[in-house]
Amino acid sequence: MVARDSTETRRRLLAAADKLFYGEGIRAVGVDAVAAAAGVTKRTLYYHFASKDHLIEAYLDGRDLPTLERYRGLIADPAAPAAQRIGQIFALVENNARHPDWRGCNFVRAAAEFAGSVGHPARIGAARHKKRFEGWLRELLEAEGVGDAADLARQIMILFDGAVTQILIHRDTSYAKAAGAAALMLLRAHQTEGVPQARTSRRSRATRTVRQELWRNV
Amino acid sequence: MVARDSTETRRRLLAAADKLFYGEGIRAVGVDAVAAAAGVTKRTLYYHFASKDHLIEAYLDGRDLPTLERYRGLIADPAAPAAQRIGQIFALVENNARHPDWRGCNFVRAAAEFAGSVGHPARIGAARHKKRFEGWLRELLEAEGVGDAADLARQIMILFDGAVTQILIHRDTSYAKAAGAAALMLLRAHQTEGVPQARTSRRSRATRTVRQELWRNV
DNA sequence: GTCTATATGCCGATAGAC
DNA sequence: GTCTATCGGCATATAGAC
Repeated sequence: MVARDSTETRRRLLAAADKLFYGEGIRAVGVDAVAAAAGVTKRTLYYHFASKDHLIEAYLDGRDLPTLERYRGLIADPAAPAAQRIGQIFALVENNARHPDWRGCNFVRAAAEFAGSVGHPARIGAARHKKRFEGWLRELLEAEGVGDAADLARQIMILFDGAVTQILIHRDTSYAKAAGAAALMLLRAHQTEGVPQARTSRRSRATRTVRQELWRNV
Repeated sequence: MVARDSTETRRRLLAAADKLFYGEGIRAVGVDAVAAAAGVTKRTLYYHFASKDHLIEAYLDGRDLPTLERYRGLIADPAAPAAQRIGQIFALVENNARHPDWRGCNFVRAAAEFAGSVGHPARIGAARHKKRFEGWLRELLEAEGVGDAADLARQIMILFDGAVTQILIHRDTSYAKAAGAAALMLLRAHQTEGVPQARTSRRSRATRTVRQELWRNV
């Protein structure tokens, strides 16, 4: 009853921030530009977000689960083997990176921009997302009965962000293939060592956010 | 005859830029701060560098070879096997990252900050350095007679930047161990497939720059 | 070569009207 | 809830003296 189309305005502000922050960098974009892109004035932006840092926080938070869900939902067949799932993760990276507007991983870039600001919301948001992503990888591998699932998940996480970084730097998507091949070699090595267990599977949850450019993240 | 202590002033400006850009980010630091840290006025900075972009370019260029030489010079014994060399690369990453002022890789962070600016000197400098680093890895592996040296070098490069990124995000140096272990597993896999060749070795060149904080890069 | 002083504009953030 | 108008500060870059 208190808000007219307040949530809609806020949504538009977030969408504008998302587009501009990802496209040009967080520090490179002023609050003026975000407000203008959302079709409101700066004062309205500051009504919805207490500061630019709060806007940054909301921007990264809005990307966290949708990005995860994008990868969670990769495989329609819940019985697909781990090797296939891992392969498709890196195939998705490669496809995303082919989009002309792709600019790497917003979490990594945010953490890089604010590397010098301890406790900054951008660093907290980035760390939370990456931890979630690594945790999802670990669960996936555990469900497949891979031995040392935590170790392998961490190594795949490293390959993942490493590939994204190299692709961004060289604008060469073939790094995704190299990383995917490495991940499969590591998976094979771990599977030889590990003890096979009963397999379980999980269902993905639907994302709670509005339409997003799904190619965008990593 | 034309310059009094011009080269010294320029050196101080570069040293100040290096410290500030790495510590707080390139866009986060203004030319005022760089000039002040170097003990000169802005006008003097603009006498030595045509623009901030030129200063950024010189900053990254000044880190390129010294960083490479730091890794080149890792192993005193030229007869050390590849596994030992690879292991020490990631051990160096871990040690560097333990320094309280460590902030990840300046090339990756520069590329991340200017991901939206096509053709920016920061992106060019980052790409050149990473290509050189990957090339050095390839030469190192070729000299050891590793089969598919180019492929493995690329995978180790991915693990390298991936680990640095994760360490920066989580402030957890153990990612270097995970990456090092993965690199050794991949090396072993490649060595089983590859055909052993006669070994050659190379000597490192001395760096041409002044004293630098060697822990700083990656 | 380095200085003082300044041009010009955008930065994040706020006051107060409606 | 959104507006107009504005604050003080800092951004990159430059003019001209010495």
